[in-house]
Amino acid sequence: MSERVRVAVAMSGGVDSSTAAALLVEQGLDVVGLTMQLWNQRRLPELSPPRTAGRCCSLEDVYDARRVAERLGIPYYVVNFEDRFEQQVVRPFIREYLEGRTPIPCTLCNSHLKFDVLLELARSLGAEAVATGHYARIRPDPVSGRRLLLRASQPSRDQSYFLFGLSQEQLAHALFPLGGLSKEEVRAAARRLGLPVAEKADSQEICFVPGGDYAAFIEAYFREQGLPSPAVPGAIVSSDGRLLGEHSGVHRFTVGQRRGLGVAAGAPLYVLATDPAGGRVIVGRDHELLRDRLTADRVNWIALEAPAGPLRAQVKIRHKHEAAAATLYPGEDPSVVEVRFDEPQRAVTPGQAAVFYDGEVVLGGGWIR
RNA sequence: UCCCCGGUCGUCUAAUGGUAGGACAGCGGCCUUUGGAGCCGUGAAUCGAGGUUCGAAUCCUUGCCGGGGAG
Repeated sequence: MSERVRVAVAMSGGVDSSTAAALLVEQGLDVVGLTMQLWNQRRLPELSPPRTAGRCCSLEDVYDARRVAERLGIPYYVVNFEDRFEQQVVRPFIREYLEGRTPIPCTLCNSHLKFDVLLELARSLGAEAVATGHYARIRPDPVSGRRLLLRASQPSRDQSYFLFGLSQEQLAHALFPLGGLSKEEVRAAARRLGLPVAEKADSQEICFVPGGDYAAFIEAYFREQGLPSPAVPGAIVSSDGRLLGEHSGVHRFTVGQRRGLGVAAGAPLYVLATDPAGGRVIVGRDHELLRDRLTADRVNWIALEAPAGPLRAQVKIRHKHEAAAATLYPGEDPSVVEVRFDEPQRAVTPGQAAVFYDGEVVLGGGWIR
């Protein structure tokens, strides 16, 4: 038997995870490539635009991942997690929208697939960890003995926001080989290592929603399941209750959204909230989106145990939000935290994550209530 | 029936005799491993018919439409 450390790499077929695998091979690790089959693209065929290939789950991407594995000379397997993905990611995603919230499928996928069942499978193959192409870093803290999650060294690529839900156990078995690199360095490494995907375009949007039209996806899913359409028309009202127009389904809107309202009011209008029970979308001016506090629940602490008292931090309320100075007030329930910002923030959105930082270090995070 | 007032991009609104402009909405693109946002670009109008004038959204006549008033 080999003495080498064995790791599994979650390979999506994109540049990042392919390069992560290649770098680990170069470092002399015993690498196994794994691709998760998450969604059958032949379902909901009415959604598939002929132009764009699907993302993480398309045959083309699996083919690319396999070519990379061949190039690297590593064992490679495709594992079918479609059922798990549908239960843990797709259905919650849809439910959230219908409840007037805005989900983050990537985070659910990280917590419930990549660093859960995939990690389990990897360990059963003798791997010590699952590596991914995420731009984030993990570092042990000699003082607390905890595994710290840190931002990527290139701030513009940082994906730590999507990883706030990982437990100590999960972090102990995760590896992010790209965390210290820039995108340019990753591309350069991919070229240097002769990876066939070196020039492949970055993936984007929700991986299981071809074309990015998530509302159409939800509607098609309902049709497939034989359920009544969620595209129920309703009123667009101002914050003071005036009727401004009509919309074709609350699930098409999210807090802070401007486009798609179809209401001309002289100044841009933004969604302030959705009211699924009343079928209403409430809209208002830009300044009406400002909030100076939020409540986060199901909080996961990473850098520390749940604190007993208030804590200063910078808080990110969406992936590309610049973390804003705030004070965290832990509730009686340790999984609930009230965040009070020094300055009001725009479009605090239920269902998104509030991730707490101390500089580069992710303290923890929760779900915006 | 009569008398006022008013009709300009999809919407709101400028131009009161001299290139029909803006905002919002729409559409397209960029950005982006969530949804939004943002940025860039873009099509789009003088209610109709006559007349005055070198020239009309603008002045005159008339029709149509909308609002208000008048036994």
